[in-house]
Amino acid sequence: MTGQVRTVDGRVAGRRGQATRQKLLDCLGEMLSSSPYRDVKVIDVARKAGTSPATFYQYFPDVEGAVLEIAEEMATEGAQLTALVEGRNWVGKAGWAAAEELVEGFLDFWRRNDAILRVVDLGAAEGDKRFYKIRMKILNSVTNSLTESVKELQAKGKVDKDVSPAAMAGSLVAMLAAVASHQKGFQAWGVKQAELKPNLALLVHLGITGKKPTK
Amino acid sequence: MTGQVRTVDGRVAGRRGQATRQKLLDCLGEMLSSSPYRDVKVIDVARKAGTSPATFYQYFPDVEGAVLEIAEEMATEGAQLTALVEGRNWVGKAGWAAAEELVEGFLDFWRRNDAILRVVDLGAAEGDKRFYKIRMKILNSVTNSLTESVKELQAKGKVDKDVSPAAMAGSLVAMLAAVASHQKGFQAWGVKQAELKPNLALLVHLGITGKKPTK
DNA sequence: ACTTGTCCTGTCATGCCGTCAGCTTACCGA
DNA sequence: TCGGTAAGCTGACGGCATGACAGGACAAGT
Repeated sequence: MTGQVRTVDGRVAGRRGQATRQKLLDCLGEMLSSSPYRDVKVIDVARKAGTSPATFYQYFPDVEGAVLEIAEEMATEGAQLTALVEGRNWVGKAGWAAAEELVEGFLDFWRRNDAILRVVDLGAAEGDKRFYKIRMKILNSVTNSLTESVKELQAKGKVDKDVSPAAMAGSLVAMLAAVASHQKGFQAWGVKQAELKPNLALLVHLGITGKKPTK
Repeated sequence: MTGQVRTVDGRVAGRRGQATRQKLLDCLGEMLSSSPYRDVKVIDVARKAGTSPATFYQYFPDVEGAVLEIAEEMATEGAQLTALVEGRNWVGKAGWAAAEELVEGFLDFWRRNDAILRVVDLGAAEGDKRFYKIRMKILNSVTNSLTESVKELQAKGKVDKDVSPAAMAGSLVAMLAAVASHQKGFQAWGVKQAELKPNLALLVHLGITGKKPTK
């Protein structure tokens, strides 16, 4: 798909090179989960990977470039999130189940990738198009599916005409992403996971169908 | 309240010192809105303020320390957001107006302070308690007020018993904050501000009262 | 063993960080 | 008016990360 992996100076990377490259990415990923992005230094990543800073610069232009790589990989994996919405029935009990599973799956994905997602979020918020694109790639799949769902319900007259499907879907997805990235915050606050999820599901259901769920 | 302003080495700052200090804070604030947090260097801030790096370190332990200062100030100002919720009536047309004004005020505050809020968000997400506390301070005022509103409605039997007021309020506020910090993103996406706000207001209304608004 | 192309590292110039000693400036009491 | 004292500022320095390069190590094929 991506063709050959290349070094910064244009050579094609062989088996050994790719292994080193991957190791650097892995170590960077670990470092991001244990220390603030701002404080991640090339020299630390290199040391952790048992190599030298110069090697790092052979494969990546800078730390940001490497982060983008990791993020891209995650985004590809994250496209599966569509499955949480596509082909779902939002009426009756099935609707409530759909909402619950969407929340569950989304929070889980976020928890698994929180370190990278944080950095992506910051980059996107700061206006960096590359990060923004990646964020889109992840959220788009879910948002587009949700948008479609709302449109369908609207066509059937089950949702008010003055609801903008895209804005509604986008807001709900943004909410899920926000809550997901502050999960620990909610906990420390006294809101338990167990209460949080049903509430999010309720909001999702209300937003999409405009009605209270039948459980 | 905070007593005297002190330099890092313990001296009390006089009029001139405080002016310099403030100038450094102002310049830092500007730089944060024009370039990524990661790239803000002490030397640039100092140059911009017409002083030397050493002076910066006289007033702040590091860049983060100075950012915390700015954020603290903003948080104090942000406590006014409570006014958007407190003493509001969530029934009938008044309820819709309350939701609209909450959304409006919230987005506006976020837009005015987006550069700092981005950094605060990142710090909080990375687990830094000092940033987390500041974020709380801003969101808490709104969240607590909203929580109370939900509790009241619940007491009157107008909201389902199985809704957790805190979780609901927290989720809604998180949504508002998330959408606010990606306002530009929504725009670039094809969702206009004009559609976004009513939808957010609708979600807020639905979440708090459990019912569609009467406009 | 020799060649070829990949892979890694020692080294170096550059630039920012964070600290200190010491100079300048403002204020105040005699 | 004149020191004295504390506040305010900066030049300079060791230390470290960055990013570039050239050359050595290594694997694979001949």
